[in-house]
Amino acid sequence: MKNTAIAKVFSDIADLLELKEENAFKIRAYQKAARAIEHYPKEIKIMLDEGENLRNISGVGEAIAKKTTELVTTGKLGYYENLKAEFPEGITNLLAIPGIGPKTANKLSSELGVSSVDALEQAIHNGKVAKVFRLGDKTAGNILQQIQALRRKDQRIPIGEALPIVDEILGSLRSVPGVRNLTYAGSLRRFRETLGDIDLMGTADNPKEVIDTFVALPPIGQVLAQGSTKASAIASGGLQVDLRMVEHDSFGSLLQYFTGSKQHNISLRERGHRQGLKLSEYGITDLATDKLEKFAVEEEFYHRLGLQYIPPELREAQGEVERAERGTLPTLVELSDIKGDLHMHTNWSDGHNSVEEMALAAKELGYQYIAITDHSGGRGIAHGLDGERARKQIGDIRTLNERLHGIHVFSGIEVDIRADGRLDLPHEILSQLDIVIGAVHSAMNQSEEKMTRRVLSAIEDPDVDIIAHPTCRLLGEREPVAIDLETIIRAAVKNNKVLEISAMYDRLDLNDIHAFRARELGEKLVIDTDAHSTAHLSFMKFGVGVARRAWCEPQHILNTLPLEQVRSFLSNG
DNA sequence: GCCGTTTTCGGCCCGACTGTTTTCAGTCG
Repeated sequence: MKNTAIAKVFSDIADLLELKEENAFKIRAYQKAARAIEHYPKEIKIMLDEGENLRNISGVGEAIAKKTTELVTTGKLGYYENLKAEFPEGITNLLAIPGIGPKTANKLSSELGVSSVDALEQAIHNGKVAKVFRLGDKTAGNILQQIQALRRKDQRIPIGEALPIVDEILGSLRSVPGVRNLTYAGSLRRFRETLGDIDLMGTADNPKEVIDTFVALPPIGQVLAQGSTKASAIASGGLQVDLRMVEHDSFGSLLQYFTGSKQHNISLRERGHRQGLKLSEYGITDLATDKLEKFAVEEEFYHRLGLQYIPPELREAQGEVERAERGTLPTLVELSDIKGDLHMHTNWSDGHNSVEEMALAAKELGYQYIAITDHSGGRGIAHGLDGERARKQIGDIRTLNERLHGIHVFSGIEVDIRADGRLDLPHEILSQLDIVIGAVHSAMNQSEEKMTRRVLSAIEDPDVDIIAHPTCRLLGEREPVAIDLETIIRAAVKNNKVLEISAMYDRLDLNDIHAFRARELGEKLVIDTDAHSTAHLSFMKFGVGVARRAWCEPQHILNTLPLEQVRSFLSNG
């Protein structure tokens, strides 16, 4: 049983306890444990196999550790089954409707016998909901709207689709006279892989002018609300964007507050509380004197608490507050540390540009090297290279390198790992290439055992240097394949092979949690774009975001090394 | 149910909004 599945059970338990109107802190404890388990880099199953104490996970105590063990070893949890039996099936679905909490859900269930979203919709139409005590016409109407919104609600939007829209909006707003400090907050600032909505914040001499400009921008469609300091609107792609203009002297604490995560802020406040400080979006209040201290700059907010500045990507309540307290936060890898891109395609296979165009575009980005890694022949559809064309390309690239200055092109291939684990090209070809990336592109519904064995055989092949997009997931389109990543990572470490973080924004594979675990186990990672055109080279920032969320420093990332060191790594590998 | 620079017991983040009711409960972020 995977951590995500375990987390789901505890989150369900929290919902059921809410309906039961149990002690609110007990509910929070289950929610907190669910979150901690969901984001924990090591699989619980492996912790149990290795005899590790589950209480090492912050938020997991004696009771939840015991329940987790029962759940993982037997596949079932008695406590959960009993709890579920106390309520009509489906009632927790009501809690998913914004505006409906446990009190309302219970009332609807006990007074109207409503326990499903469909039945609730029916009851609203019949006018029954509006007659329930402390509900009313307006509440009923709001619930109906939320149900309809939920039905047509798009999934969360990949960061790579949202960021260009946000950049366009911010660019336009920065040209309004008197604007200062305009930026994005929320999960976008933390560089999460998908976003529910966008929070923009800023200060300006004339906030209203900024708001008025905002709602009239081309990417903005429907305006949901507009005041003198705040506006909500729907931008292209169905993305909800909130803009909030605030007082200049509180910008730092407000940015901190709206960047989140919620759980990070709670950790900070709990800690502040122990120091006799009350934290809010307006600043820090000393409880002894009741005096509010405001913060124009976010860094100073953290320093006032006796903490190192915590980069947004780390603000997920994963121990970053404790590390900041001790002054031992990692020095995260930055986009400017990246010296090259080792995975891209050209018009030799399914890319749009020539080798030279890719090289010149990379040089423009300040890179020292790239690797051309077109597909191997097995992918008929991608016009992959057979042995003969691969040899021809090696020769062409050698000639090109003699002409190019300031950028080196490695010859490579993205070779298919076939269903049986064999590679798509023979050793005599692969051994002539500077770099060989192994990747799965077919037979993705294999069993976990088969898939793991398949990728392991590629890792153990001396010709292979890198394994690309190890879970094959496509955000919003394809679920990750079944594969035992712990085994894969350990084998990669042992064989001195590199695992890739694909910066292509619909992949981001390895994801942040997997990359975190890989780094912990001492695995070397590489961040590549898998570019199919020169424009895609700019996606590197999304991969860097994943690496930062995985607490990676430059030394964990192969392509932060200068050319000569990468060359020697590849020739030894 | 969790956790410890005041604590193995007694706390547990903070503020705002909305709709309802007539002083505030419920929900959200």
